Amino acid sequence: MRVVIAECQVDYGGRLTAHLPMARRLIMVKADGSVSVHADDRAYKPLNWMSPPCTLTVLAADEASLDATTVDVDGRITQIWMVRGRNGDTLQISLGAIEIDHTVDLGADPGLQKDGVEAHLQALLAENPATFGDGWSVVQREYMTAIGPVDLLCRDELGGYVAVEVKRRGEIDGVEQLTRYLELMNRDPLLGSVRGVFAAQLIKPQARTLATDRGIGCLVVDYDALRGLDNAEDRLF
Amino acid sequence: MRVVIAECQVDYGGRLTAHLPMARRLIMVKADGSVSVHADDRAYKPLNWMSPPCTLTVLAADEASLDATTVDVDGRITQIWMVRGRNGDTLQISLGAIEIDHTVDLGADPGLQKDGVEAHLQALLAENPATFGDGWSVVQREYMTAIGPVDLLCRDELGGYVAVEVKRRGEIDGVEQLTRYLELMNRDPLLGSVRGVFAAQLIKPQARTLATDRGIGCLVVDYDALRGLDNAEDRLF
DNA sequence: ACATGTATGTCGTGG
DNA sequence: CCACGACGTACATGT
Repeated sequence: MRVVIAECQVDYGGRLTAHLPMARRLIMVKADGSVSVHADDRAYKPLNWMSPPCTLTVLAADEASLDATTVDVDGRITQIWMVRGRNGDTLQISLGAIEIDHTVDLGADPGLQKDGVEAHLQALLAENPATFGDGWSVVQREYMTAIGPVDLLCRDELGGYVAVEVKRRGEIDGVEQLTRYLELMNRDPLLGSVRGVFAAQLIKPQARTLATDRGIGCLVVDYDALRGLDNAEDRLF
Repeated sequence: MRVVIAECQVDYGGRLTAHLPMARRLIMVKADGSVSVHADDRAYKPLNWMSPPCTLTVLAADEASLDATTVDVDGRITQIWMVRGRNGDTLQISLGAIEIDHTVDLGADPGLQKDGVEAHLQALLAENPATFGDGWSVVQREYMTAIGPVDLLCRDELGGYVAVEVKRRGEIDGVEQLTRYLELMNRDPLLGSVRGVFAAQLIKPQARTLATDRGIGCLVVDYDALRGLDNAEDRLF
């Protein structure tokens, strides 16, 4: 990783065009090739960046064609970095005074362990189908359809198929998604009539309204309780 | 902005929980209060972060309760940073050997100028309704409905209302969105029957199919040509 | 390569 | 504060 703090002017051309006037900023060049330009705000987001794979070419200022568009304030340009992305995206960084230029090899990171994403919620529900109701069973996780995987395909206490969409936060998009699955699945004679259930840790009122309107059931899931249940089960064996 | 390169172990608790074993990383503390922990990959995304508003408290190692969970490899912990977010999110950074600790005041950034986002496409279409057809006019941009703003409300050559959804890239979501607006608007007696048009620089086949299925027109817009047209018009005056 | 779905998405805007 | 939509969304995954 290389960290540079320097005055710089940045011009991006790609899906959109963007321009940053000359100012002091932090530039991060990672081992993966990525380049990002940070100001002192915007939380973790850079002002401009280039994702890998990309190539960084450094030109001395006198090698580059310095025309009026390259310098927009008084100040000496010492280097021009030309970063080219895969789709012809370009990021041109014109460097002025450099305050820090430090390179350090961080090596590969041992990795990030996460717990609590949607996959875990889905797994917990798959292991505890009684959460939906007595006599429910899980037929398959990630049941594939032509337009994508249904999170859980279940059978209810009467043996009827139920497609379950799992979300951490239940919003309108999730209801639309489940609706598309249900439309498709209800055309499949092998499945017969398929109901829908929208399961989430939190269901927004508008999503609940839309779901109810379409005959889709809603289930608010308590992740911690479910995890506790799971741990309790583990302890029994 | 403060840039630290140091060995660190990180534990995040919030919407999910996450853990990073001890390793050398870059930690950025911005003037806005945000904290981010970067490895040498993942492009511009940090491994862990905290968005402002948040508070950073530094504890010397001996002040903190160092139990087995705080240290997972051999190595001295010199400082513990406790970052607390607004929703009770916590980011605990346990620092080992510190290689760099540099603070610099970057000041406010002069700002980022963008060109080519959806707003510009919408503005260009609003100024050139003939793009949709001869005799078309724009009634209003961002026409508000109960469920959100319709990008453009137009009248066609026969005076009929048309709701236009503008996207840079036309995908299935945009069609769903326009469909929701149309359902609502077609219940409004003041508007009468409202047609829909989906306008984008690129329309994905699946989105086109769904739109056509629902009687929604599709229009592929050439942004550069439209911008050229606009410039040409400017030149006439 | 394309389509689909997730994300600690983040970020602005309008009610 | 909530809801909704845009974002250079990025990113992983399955066809």
